[in-house]
Amino acid sequence: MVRVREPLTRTAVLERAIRLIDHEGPGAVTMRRLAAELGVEAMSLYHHVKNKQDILDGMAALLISRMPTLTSADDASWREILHDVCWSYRNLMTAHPNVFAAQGGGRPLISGEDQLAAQRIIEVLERAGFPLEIALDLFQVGSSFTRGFALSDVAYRDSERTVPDEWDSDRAFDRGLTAIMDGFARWLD
Amino acid sequence: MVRVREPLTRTAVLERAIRLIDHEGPGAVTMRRLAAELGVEAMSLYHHVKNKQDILDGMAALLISRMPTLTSADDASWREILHDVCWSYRNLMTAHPNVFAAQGGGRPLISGEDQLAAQRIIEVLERAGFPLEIALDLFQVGSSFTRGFALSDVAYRDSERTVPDEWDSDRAFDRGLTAIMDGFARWLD
DNA sequence: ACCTGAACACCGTTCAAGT
DNA sequence: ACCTGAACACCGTTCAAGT
Repeated sequence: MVRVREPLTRTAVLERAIRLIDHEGPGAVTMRRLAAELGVEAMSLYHHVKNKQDILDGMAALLISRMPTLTSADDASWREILHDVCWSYRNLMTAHPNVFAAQGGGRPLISGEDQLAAQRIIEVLERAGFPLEIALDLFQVGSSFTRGFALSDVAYRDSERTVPDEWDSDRAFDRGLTAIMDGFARWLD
Repeated sequence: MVRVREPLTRTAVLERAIRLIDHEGPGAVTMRRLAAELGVEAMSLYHHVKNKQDILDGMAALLISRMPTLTSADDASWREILHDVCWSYRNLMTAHPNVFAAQGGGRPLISGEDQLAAQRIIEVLERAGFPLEIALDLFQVGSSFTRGFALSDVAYRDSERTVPDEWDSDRAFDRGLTAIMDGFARWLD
């Protein structure tokens, strides 16, 4: 008997789940449907994944773990770096809105894989002259703002609600980010 | 035959749902369980509520509609007003984390009941001297920041992840809000 | 080790029927 | 008008059995 297909892996399950939720929405991600998509029975998934919640959390974790950690130039300022990271994160969330909405925005930003990335950003801020306490606040503020903004953004896009003509999310996001950095700059030595 | 209990109302259903999700978590809010809680059969709920999603959305909408719109003094500055509104919203979200997590942070902030409140804040900002475009951006930034911050906050609280000692969410939130207001102040005439 | 069939204890929702 | 019983088409998950 030849093995007719590669054995499943956790990553393969999560990748398929992401593709499914992206294309068909949260309702399509059921154990049975996802398994069928992988050419397997529902119960097989439990060998690679703890349960359904694990899939929901795992999708976002996988995407975040694949985000390039430092796209900025080597000699980039803290402002450039923070700007780039927040925009990367925003773009990721708007590219996969259902993935991030699926866990209710409820997952800690720093968890496991991305903890290292967080640490690196905080170090950048400290090296730039921010006291540790302020650097932590700025990190927390920046990430919460970015996440909250992306979530609201998608919610408006999906709702039938008409929005003022002057409304422009990209512009508002950039102004918000700039305002935050301007505001925190006063803590620099 | 005496009527033994008041007929149900949409509000009563939503209030009970809020109490249920607050005390027993999202898993407890099923049509059958909620109905039992109200001394009724599951199918009766459909006379007062469109479906389950309607309940999920309705809980948050009800809480928001009951938020006092202007707690600030009459002669309060735009900074005081924005500060108070954002803190009220933050406090509401942390008081009912499951309600707001249940809809994935995915509901537009301005919808129906709260649209008036939003309009009032934007007017405050315009009267203070912000051009309309900037006032809209500031509103969007402030509300997204507040929502995102509360969501992250609850996520950390619920996770077992240990967080740096210097981490203080209330302090960070207030600094973030101050930074945003400082940053936007440059657009004043 | 990895996959499966059958089963369990649930879901949300529809519909025709009751009062 | 409001409530219900029975039913439909699903769920996530466990478990013992297969290879």
